[in-house]
Amino acid sequence: MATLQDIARLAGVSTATVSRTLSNPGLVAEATRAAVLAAVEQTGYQVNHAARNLRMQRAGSIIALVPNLANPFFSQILAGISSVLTPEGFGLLVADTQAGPDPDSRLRQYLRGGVADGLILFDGNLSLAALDVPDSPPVVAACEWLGDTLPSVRVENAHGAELAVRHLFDAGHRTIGYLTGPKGNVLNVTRQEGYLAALATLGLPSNQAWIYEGDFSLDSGAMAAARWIADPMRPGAMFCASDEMACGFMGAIQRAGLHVPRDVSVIGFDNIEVAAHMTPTLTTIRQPRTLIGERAANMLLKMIATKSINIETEIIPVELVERSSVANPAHASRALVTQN
Amino acid sequence: MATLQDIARLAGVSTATVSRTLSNPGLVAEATRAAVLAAVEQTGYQVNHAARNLRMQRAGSIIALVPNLANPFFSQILAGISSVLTPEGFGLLVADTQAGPDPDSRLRQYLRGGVADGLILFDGNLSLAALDVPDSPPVVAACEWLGDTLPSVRVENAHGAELAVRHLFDAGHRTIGYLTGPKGNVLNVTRQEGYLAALATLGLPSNQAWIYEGDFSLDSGAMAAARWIADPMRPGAMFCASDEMACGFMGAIQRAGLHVPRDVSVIGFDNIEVAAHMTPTLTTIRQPRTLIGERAANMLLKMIATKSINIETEIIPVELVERSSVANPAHASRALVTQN
DNA sequence: AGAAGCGATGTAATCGATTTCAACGGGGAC
DNA sequence: GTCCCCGTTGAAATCGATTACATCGCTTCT
Repeated sequence: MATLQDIARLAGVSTATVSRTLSNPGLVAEATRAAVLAAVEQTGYQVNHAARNLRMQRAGSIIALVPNLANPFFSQILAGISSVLTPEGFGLLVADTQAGPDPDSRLRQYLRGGVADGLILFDGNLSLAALDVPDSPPVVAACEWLGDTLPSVRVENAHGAELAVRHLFDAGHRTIGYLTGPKGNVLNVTRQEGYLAALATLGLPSNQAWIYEGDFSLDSGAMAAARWIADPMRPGAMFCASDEMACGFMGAIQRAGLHVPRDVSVIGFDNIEVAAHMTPTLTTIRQPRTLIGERAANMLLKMIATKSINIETEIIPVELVERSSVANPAHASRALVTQN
Repeated sequence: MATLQDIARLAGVSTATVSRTLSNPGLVAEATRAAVLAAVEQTGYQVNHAARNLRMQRAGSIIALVPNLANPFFSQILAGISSVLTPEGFGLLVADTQAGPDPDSRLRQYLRGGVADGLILFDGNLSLAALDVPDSPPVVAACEWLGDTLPSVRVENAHGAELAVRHLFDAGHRTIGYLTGPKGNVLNVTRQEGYLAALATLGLPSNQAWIYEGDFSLDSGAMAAARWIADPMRPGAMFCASDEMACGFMGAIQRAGLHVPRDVSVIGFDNIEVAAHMTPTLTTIRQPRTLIGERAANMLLKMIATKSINIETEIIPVELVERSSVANPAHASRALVTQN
């Protein structure tokens, strides 16, 4: 491995000049710069990050803390983050908040340790108190958020819910249920508020019995389907707080011999990749995941560069993706009759 | 941020002693050790990784190079890697081979740069030549592999294919097709060999026309379905080289008004999470993804620790997961009759 | 008694890049 | 002609942890 010293010797200049050529080329004369760059080219020199980071008092990486690394939802977001970080010379460290025993203390450890120059937090369940660490690097919340003391990147959650409910309404539905995320989760709370607000503006009844509990997972969607089937007062359409739950819900409904959208219309949230390939294809609210990652990374880099903490909230638009899991209930009944 | 010096001063010893207490406690006397640890406790000291890495001539992280970070298949594997690396003080860097313009040169850059102490490669399409870099850190191939000059962790791909074909055979199928992965991909080649071998041992005909081209993606599965439908000589069962393709295939089949497994039995490979929630639920070959990640990480750590390159290949068993996308073709026809 | 051995600890060099400060040479202003 | 300034460059300090080597007491062996 060639070092700065080697380049300096080869180019007949001092290490200071080499360093300047690489990081602040405006300061060195044209001819010298050429000589240095030639030496760099010849040796295939690459900076030693450990040395640079030590000298510059930084860690050279940022951490993404996700609630569950095994959840495919995050992979695309990570790709977005990575694409912004890499050109800036930062590495992306990923860690799982659920992996260890005590998420809060692990978070605190990351903040204190100088392990990273910044942190992107995807888990809204951590305690705000854990963030209160002296000299902690900047933190950006993404997707989920904690209070309003942290800069964050999120999507139009309530608006997405309203889009979903209005779409079901436009299709002719008047009884619309909601399949929730984990109790207390900010995304879930906000989407549920959007759901209730939309019902209100549309003059539709809301009914506590139409709210089914879930936790965003496939399995919880399937379990909710069983409760839906057993419910004599069940709504004719379900807005699910995540696509995974919507998929689980539809799967279980159909395994029970019922049909989507004939017997129940379903709409999800996220637009995960399989949504377009389910039977029926899933109507949903699209979240631009790569964009979320990019924005969060950019926001964090800006905070690192300026050493300032401006608590801004970036809201990313969502949109309805119409597919075939929603139908007019009247038509559906007719179809039911002909089919039998 | 407290440094080693601070601890040394506080405990009334030298930095050498503090360092030893932390990394090799056996070398220091009981009493001194206690004093040092008390000082560490009091200040909340954490090592500066940049300094340690510089001194120890290592990067402190390993890179996972995946062909496509946005592919959910990898998230669980990354979780497995991460769980092994974190306790050992290594960070996990993730990078996407497809993100930039020239994957090979990016790979070479990672190897040369001292950016990482090791590399886990999930992309079998890179050229072996790109790996030939002086002083490159150890590399482990996982899932896919390149030639046999690299240690690797993989699953029983051919055996998985045989399990799949035999299962279809046992269900009564005699015409069994194969939906391929990308041409030239090692996983695809191996699974196809397993498929052909199984046909041969079962005394079944093989037919070039029954081999449909795909590339592991959902969309390619859907496109293959269109070709299958248009094919007068189509096989009665399809073994798909990936679950994503199987999902895409089933979805498109059913959107065309046909039914799985009534009109065609389908079996996938991977056991991705949604497989159990598709309509119908997807019979498939399970790959233990977390385990793959853990094994690859352990193998790499061993190589880093011993500085040796022993070219071992670890093969991880797969198993058939029976669900409901496979049916006896005779029964299926009967069901068809009753249903209409 | 003297040498040798051993456990515990300190001194100081070292990793490689960045950056402050000083120095140098030449051009323009007075 | 002298002075000053500016562009360019180099010498050397610095970041924080690790570790080879030296040192110092003591015990133990001959």
